[in-house]
Amino acid sequence: MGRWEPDAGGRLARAALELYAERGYEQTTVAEIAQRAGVTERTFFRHYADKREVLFGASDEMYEVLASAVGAAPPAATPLRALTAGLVALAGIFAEQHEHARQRQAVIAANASLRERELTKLAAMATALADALRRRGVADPAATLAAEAGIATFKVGFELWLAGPEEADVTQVVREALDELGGVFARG
Amino acid sequence: MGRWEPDAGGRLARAALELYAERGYEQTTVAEIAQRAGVTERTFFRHYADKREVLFGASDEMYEVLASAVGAAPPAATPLRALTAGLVALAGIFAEQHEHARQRQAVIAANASLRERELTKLAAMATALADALRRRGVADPAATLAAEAGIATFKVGFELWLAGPEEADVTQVVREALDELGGVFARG
DNA sequence: GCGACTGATGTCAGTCAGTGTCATCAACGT
DNA sequence: ACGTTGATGACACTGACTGACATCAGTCGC
Repeated sequence: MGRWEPDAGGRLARAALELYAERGYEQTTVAEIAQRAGVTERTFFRHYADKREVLFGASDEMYEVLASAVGAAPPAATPLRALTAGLVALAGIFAEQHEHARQRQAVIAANASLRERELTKLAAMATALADALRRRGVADPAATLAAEAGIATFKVGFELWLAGPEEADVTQVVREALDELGGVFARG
Repeated sequence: MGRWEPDAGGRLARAALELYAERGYEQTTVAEIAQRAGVTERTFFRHYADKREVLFGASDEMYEVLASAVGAAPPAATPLRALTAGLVALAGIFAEQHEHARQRQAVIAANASLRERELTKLAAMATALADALRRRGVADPAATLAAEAGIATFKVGFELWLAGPEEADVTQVVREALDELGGVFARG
């Protein structure tokens, strides 16, 4: 057994989400989060670069899921199909987590600087997606454009899913959003 | 004559860009910006909400140009054409400002929190664009999707323009980026 | 003219996010 | 035993940002 309770990072993340939801992001101090997690303020900053980052710990996993799904698409698949496979896999992470995702998103939506950080994470995902497409041989600027548009579409689809019933299939909602965007460009 | 030198906001904006370019965003304190502009630190925060915002003062004008150009497109124009008109008008703001835009973009690119703020501004532009499309009768989610994809495309086009020669036509580069994205979806 | 009012600024004290540095001490390997 | 490692605590410090109140040129009504 260690000298301290294990999983300080996890405890901090849970404490932060709770407090942000209870009293709001700005009304919560890092000292309070640390106290609820049973560590000092200094330890908070050893686990998370700043007060916002504590809500986005799972991002790295998401980049990997996205990139590997794009890479795993059949070699003959078109860029659009590979992109779709990636976004569907990404959406899969959230399946069965409708309620948790909704609470987290509500916290983020309630604060400008958290929304700002979320945009940064989405932009990083677009970069990861563009890289994965280039690895498949898609040239620029098509790769970058497709990635940016794809992530934007994911965002829209994800929000639709959150706003809808719990039974809805995230992956299906994302597929439909991509089809819809295809329609805008196909019909001119 | 007033009690103080006029245009404190403009002086602060110029001082900030200079200092951020000279020594970097993080190495510049608000007190230094205020001093160069001949005001106190408190006055800086009366003109700009935070240390980042001082670089983005022109954003409101951009939302208006974008929205009114979309609204001014012929009633019979397709959503894609109206969207294109809006983005081309937006790009027009930067014409003849290649060098200034490049310096500003270099400052932003050099710092994570400035990039973060820029993403927020782009997201606000996507919202303004989606609103303008809806006012033309474009339904959701197509309006939101087209707006998100359109702004993402603008971003890509704008960066291509900045990276290219000064003589290049911003509006033309943006048109080409939109065509390219159309190709991705048309060819599937 | 003159007093009330306005608006931009200065002054000052305070909170809190984030960082650098050194000390502590269980666990682990040798 | 003994040195090393790694996560944490303790503590001082900088700088972004806020709230409250004071100041005073210009303006307006009379």
